[in-house]
Amino acid sequence: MASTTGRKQTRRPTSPRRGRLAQRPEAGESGLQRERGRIRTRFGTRGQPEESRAAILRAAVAEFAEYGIAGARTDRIAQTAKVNKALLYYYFKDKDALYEAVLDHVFSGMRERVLPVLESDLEPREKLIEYVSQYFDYIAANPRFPRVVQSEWMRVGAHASPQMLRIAREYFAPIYAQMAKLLREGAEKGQLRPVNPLDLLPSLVGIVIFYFSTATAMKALLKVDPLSKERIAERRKFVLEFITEAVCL
Amino acid sequence: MASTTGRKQTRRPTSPRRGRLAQRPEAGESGLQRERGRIRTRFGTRGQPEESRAAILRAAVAEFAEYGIAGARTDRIAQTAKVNKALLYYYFKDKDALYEAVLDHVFSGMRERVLPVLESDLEPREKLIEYVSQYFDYIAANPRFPRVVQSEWMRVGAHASPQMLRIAREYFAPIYAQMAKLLREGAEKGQLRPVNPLDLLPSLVGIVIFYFSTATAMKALLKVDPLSKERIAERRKFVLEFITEAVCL
DNA sequence: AGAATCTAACTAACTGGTTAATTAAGGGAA
DNA sequence: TTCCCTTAATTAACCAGTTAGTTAGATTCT
Repeated sequence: MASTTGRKQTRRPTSPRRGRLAQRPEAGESGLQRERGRIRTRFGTRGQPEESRAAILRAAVAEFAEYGIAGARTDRIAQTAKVNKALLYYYFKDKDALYEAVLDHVFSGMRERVLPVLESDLEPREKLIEYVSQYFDYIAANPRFPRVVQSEWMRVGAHASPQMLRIAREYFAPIYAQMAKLLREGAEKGQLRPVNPLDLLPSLVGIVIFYFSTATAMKALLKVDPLSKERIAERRKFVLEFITEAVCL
Repeated sequence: MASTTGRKQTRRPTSPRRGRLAQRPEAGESGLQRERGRIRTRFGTRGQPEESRAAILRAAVAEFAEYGIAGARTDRIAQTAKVNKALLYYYFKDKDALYEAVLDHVFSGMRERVLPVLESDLEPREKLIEYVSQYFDYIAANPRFPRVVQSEWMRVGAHASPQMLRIAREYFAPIYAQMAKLLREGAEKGQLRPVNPLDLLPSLVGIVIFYFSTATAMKALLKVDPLSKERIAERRKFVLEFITEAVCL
């Protein structure tokens, strides 16, 4: 029995089927499918191409977040997105390309949210706090993303893939550079304790991300809901104070 | 083959075989195999059962750390451990059981290292620092473990598995309880800022673990070796100072 | 008609797990 | 000592089920 990877997917080997070429949708449907109250075009429609693509991407985010790259199943993604599996391969080259798209979605959202702060002309201390705030809020608003991020970090084994290098160059490098500058200036102005960005950055990311990437586990294990509005507000307050105390003078 | 079950009659269809009862190893081999210079017993030997089991477990730790649960391949584990794949199933029920064994290995080591500190009669502030030190040193000495830990945390999706509940009960619960007590006392004695263990614990774990679980990626991306002796010493200093500043009064 | 969108059914390759055969060693009997 | 039987340890070959990806078309819009 396949335990971790296994999933049931009966291929209907026995069920009686109509002749292959004689299939037609039941009369009265005419390519439309009633679903959850609203009518949705189904066959060969040009109506919702973007909608389909977006649905696939959304489903893929959820799937990759839940099961990781190796654990993600394309069949399940298609099912969640309510499209045929072949449509995944119509819009995306392969599973890896789909994963890349998910990464871009997740990381570009983060960068857009966070980079403007780092490029602003706030004072180092305020800038750092604002950076953490924005980062936290982005993650809190998309609590599935940390699992994708974490998976991606962990994917790299021994040597980096070209895709990972691209991600690093496009998303992490600019943030790292800005952060290094921020810390240098903050230390010079006496606003921040002098720290190595190579130490601070992974610590910030770790603090913010770990809580969310393990949230489902915490929810299952404790009585508390780690993603409730109040809990998240409390967590936010803690994180900001924690970091302020740790690095601000 | 005269298999009584009738399952497989097509065993070794091509290779010419000696008569069943007359088979003996070639003269001069006598069950030993020369391999990379040293002689290693190979066939049906009762000599190294523990050695074999240990080799499998060691290989499994590396494999699960590198590829995660779903990505881990039993064939590769067997190959790394230099044993036949069937031997995995001789010593462990299935892939999941092997993974459980890996988890126990990793978490029990951590608990043994860390719980005595929490149960000692150090003052709250010193106890906290000592806890973090021990935790850090354990992880630094086993830099593969964070990836296993992280994978395990992320494995839980939506609802906890019975195995996860066991892990939580056996390893996390006692640590959490001690930590909660420590923080309460520390706050009462005015040694520590009053914080929720539900916030502090995942932050500590996140800070310590994230750096190591992403180390391979960092190594591939930057010029620095994040696991060099000097870098780890620097990191250790940073982490301890960071946490001291953040929660100690 | 033709292009864009979409699907049922299929397949090649892989992967976890099983099986029957095989080997070395220990113990007892002759 | 020699022979045989039992058992633990180990393996090559195999299989059933799963999964990423493909194919040959169907549908609808312009």
